[in-house]
Amino acid sequence: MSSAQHVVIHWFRRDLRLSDNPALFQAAAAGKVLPIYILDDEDAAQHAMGGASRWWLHHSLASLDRALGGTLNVYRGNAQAVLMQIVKRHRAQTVYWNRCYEPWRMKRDAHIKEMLKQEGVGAESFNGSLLWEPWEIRKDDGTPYRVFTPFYRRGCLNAPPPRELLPIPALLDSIGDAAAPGLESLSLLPRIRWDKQLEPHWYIGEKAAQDRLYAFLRDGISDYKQGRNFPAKAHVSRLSPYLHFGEISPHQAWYAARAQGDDANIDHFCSELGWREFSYHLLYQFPELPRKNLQSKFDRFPWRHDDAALARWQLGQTGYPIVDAGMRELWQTGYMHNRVRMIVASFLVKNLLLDWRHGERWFWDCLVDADLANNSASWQWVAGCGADAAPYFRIFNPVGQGQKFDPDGTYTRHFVPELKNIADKYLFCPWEAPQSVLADADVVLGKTYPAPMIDISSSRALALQAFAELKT
DNA sequence: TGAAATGTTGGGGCG
DNA sequence: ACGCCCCAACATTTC
Repeated sequence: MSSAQHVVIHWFRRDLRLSDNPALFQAAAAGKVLPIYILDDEDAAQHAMGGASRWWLHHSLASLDRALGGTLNVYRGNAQAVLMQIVKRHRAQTVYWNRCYEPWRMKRDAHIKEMLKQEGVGAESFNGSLLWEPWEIRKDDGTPYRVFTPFYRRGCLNAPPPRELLPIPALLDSIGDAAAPGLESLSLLPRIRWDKQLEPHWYIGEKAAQDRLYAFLRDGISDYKQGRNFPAKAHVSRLSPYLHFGEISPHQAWYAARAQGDDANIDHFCSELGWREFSYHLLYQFPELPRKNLQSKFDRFPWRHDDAALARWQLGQTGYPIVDAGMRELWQTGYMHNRVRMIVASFLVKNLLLDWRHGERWFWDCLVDADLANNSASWQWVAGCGADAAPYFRIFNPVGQGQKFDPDGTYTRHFVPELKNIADKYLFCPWEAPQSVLADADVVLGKTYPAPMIDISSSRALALQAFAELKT
């Protein structure tokens, strides 16, 4: 029997692409490929996918199915049970997949591999989504890095370079499974179609990811280092959702950027891919990162409990224009510019004194790029309880940040149109504007736009006091 | 990948 | 002309 007649399975997970896909590449060389996707996150306990992620996944799977000529087979349920049924039904010889790194998935995948072997079925796993495996990068003494710069410079950049890119398999003989229930059965789209507002902002799938990368390399990277701080400018890559779902690999982004030459902007972009590696490294080394303070002294931090305040933050009604702009960008588009993520996060944790987990949870539900490693590592970073965290005393001033990084107010006015006619001078602090200025701009504080929900300087002082008490 | 408080310096107004 | 003070502008430290 020739190998081309064997049925093998490629289990798509967070590698929703055909190019540079190590497991798919090997599967295609081994026989007829039954490509499958299993909606398995019912097993994820607290981190089942959020609404925005589910919406993205729906369209990403539809796109992948088209690329596979309609042969993508989609299931839902307990991954192990579903997989074993498929294996038996098709007498599959081997199952191929690219590794995932959520703690619950790693544990489960090890179990599945064991089970397949017991049944006499091959199981082959590959690295499809990280430049370096999280267990590869260690300090000389064998312990994990906890600071980004040495992790990246000494750890990553001195390790063997990321593997070379792989092409789309030349001969991909993919087959369907008549018993697969299909994409609609996953019910990934919400009943109330709030997702319609996300649609105009995104173009989803492998082709879209490639286009986004090359548009960024053409138009955005030249001034990346500075420009990435300005939310009104197109100097960030916006690759995060594509990277999360594996519509593009970090290897593709890394080598495409490196191929453009060698300057500070390109280095900086690569180091941002390095932050993604660092997050995965932390999640691997500290599996409780998503819910537990990495620095346990934060366990006794006196977080406030205030549902009304949390709701105002979530809905972009804090009365601080740059914060509200960011929160509304998130709600309307499923995305938020990185600079603004830091501003709104600092505001939640250090001015409202609300637990970072509330922010983590909201971002998890709303972001199309919601990623367990990046989201939890970044929230812990902002809160000051993480690895290589922002020091507790680093508190962003939302007025100054707005003036500095959105100087002409383009971004803020777009998402907070009720302030669009107010002069730049008062855009980020409308409560300081003379009554005549407010009247001319048709602004009535507390009516057309909220009055500031807290005082920035006294809340800052309160936070400093609370954080200082942790040290004792 | 901060901001505010505090310290230092030097130009210019003014008695 | 000189010393004194004020206060930007910048630097340092503190949170």
